[in-house]
Amino acid sequence: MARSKVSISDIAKQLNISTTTISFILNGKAKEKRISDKLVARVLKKVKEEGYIPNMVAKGLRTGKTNIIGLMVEDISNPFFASIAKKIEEKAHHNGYKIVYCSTENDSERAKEFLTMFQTLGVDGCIIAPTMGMEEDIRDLVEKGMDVVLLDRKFRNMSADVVMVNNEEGMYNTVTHLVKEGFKKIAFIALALDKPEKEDRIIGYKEAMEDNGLEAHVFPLPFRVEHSEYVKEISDILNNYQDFDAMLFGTNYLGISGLEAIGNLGLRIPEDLAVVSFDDHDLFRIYKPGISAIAQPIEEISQTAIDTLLDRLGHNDKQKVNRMVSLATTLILRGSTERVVKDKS
Amino acid sequence: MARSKVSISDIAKQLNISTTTISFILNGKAKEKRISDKLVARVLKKVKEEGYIPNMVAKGLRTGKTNIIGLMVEDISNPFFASIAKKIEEKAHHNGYKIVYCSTENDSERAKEFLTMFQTLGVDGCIIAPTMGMEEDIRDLVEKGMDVVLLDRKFRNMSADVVMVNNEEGMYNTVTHLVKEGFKKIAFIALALDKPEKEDRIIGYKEAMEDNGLEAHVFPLPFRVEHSEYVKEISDILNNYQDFDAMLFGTNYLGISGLEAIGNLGLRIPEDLAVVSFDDHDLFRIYKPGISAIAQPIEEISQTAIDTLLDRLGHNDKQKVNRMVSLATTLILRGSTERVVKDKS
DNA sequence: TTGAAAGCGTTACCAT
DNA sequence: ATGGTAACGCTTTCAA
Repeated sequence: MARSKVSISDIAKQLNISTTTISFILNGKAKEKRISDKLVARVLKKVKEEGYIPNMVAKGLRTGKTNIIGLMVEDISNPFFASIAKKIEEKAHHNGYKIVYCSTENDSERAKEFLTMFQTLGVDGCIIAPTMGMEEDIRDLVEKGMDVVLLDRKFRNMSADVVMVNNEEGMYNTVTHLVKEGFKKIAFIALALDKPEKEDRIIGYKEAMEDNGLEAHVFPLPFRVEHSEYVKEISDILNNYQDFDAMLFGTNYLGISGLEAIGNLGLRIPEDLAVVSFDDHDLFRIYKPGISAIAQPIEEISQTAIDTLLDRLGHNDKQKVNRMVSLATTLILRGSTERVVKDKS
Repeated sequence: MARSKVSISDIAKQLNISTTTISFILNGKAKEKRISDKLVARVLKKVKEEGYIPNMVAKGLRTGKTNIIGLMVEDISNPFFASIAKKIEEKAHHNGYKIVYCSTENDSERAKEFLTMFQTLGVDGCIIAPTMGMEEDIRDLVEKGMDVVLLDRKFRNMSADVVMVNNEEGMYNTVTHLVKEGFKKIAFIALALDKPEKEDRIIGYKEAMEDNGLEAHVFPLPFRVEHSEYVKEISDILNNYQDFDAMLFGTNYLGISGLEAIGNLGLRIPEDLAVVSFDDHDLFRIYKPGISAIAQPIEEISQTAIDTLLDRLGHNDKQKVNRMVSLATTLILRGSTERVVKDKS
């Protein structure tokens, strides 16, 4: 580490005063401790001259606060999480906090390692988009007193705040819209990390199909590292069941892989197949035709998550009841879901 | 901070041995210090039982190493940087390092703040994609002994390692290719943070145009926060100079804004206008037609940057001469640059 | 083969 | 209004 040569005691020596006084001044307690303005000025001047920079590590050891927040998401390179990360970092920085991040890759072993890392690093709190199999570990963490904000997944009886998106409703409304438009054979390519019957997006889809008297066609895909594998699987699905008139994708990367598969097969959107994807993406806006998307409110998710955490970190009010915020999705309609009456010829 | 209740001295007390011994054992010095296997086993067992987790803050204070690396990029939510961040984090984690990141937004004031943050946090080293106006501050940092790896921009006489991409050559080759294909009126929409005559991509473009006896048309745009502003500016350019047959974009987000502008104006790619963008992107691969791109080797950039830094952090060999790695770009040809002979009718 | 104690830079309690 | 000093949890030198 490039240790700044000058410490608080160097300044103290040079000015012939105590480190205590300097610490008070540097921490804005000069008034409270009734330190003379003259001395304050003298200290501040010296501090600037010497280019003194406080050592957060020492401070952290003494105070038990590192001003670091841990952020754990599925994949920091996914635009959805990257945008959230950026917003959270901005807000955190504005409040004097730094962010250390990690990508779980939906691997619970990795995730556990990171949880340990957060503890040994001494983060003040963390924001976690949990993967399957993390419930117990997160519970332990919370019981140790760590402030945790959960993204997108809640656990029963855990005293952590939660920021959710109403996935079920978002999906339900989307299917309803498609049905109104006249689509009937609607497939759902879903990312299923959990059991399908526990995945909200799948539940919403099935419910809507059922309520409309239609048959549900869910294709739950497990997590894949290589996107080319998704392309292949989706191509297979399209080849084996050629009579779908609409296809839903459960995440932005499934949607992207889907577009690639559809393009490769030479299918026209929306004439041959209507398309909607969860999570909006630059690509969906600019693609021709535009791809309708179920957009998550990234701004609000980030804002709520970091606000909730900072709030808790600020007032160490452990009594306060946990928040559980559920945000609505927005169905953005674009060309990919416009009903085109097929010419039967 | 959720402080883990159990410290090294708790274990020591319970086992009736000294903290020294435990420290040795935990740091793999048991053999070296010839501590009995029996004791080692006893300690390890206890440590596991008690769920002891070392406190990196205390460790950091004592050793002067935090095992934290600072990562500073223009915008962590840009897929280009997000991918780099992910790769770097992976590799760092594998070597016991954590990453704290920040987005400069091309704002040198923000950037300076972050540099200070890195110091007060005590990061062991950092990877920086510098913005204009940071040269002096980075130089100070390096002189204080911080290990710094620069991404994509070098400074004269600075003892920092540099990982560059050969922007000039990438651009030159692209223009050359377009000319060979028969394009003549080639415009370049460039992001110009520095003076245009110092931007490698602009230099490469101009040189190639000149070498082919063509007139250069550079439109240097300053950094904008809102992408809609780019769309507007690019639309204006397209409206005012309607005889371009090809358009180059200096970054992926300029390219995306460009596609939006082109789409809005109803121009056909590549019939009315060929398009190439710097930085590949999912969108460019999947768009119809595919958009040719000058791809930066993200994998190699990340790998080289983190390897270089870890190397330096490992062997504190300050004597070692600085590395300056320059990586080649790849021109990925897609439909957007296929020459279509226009029907004059 | 193991332990005592100093010290990393800061804060905060208790003095004065 | 200001200062002395213990303490935070760990590593490391020196001693035994």
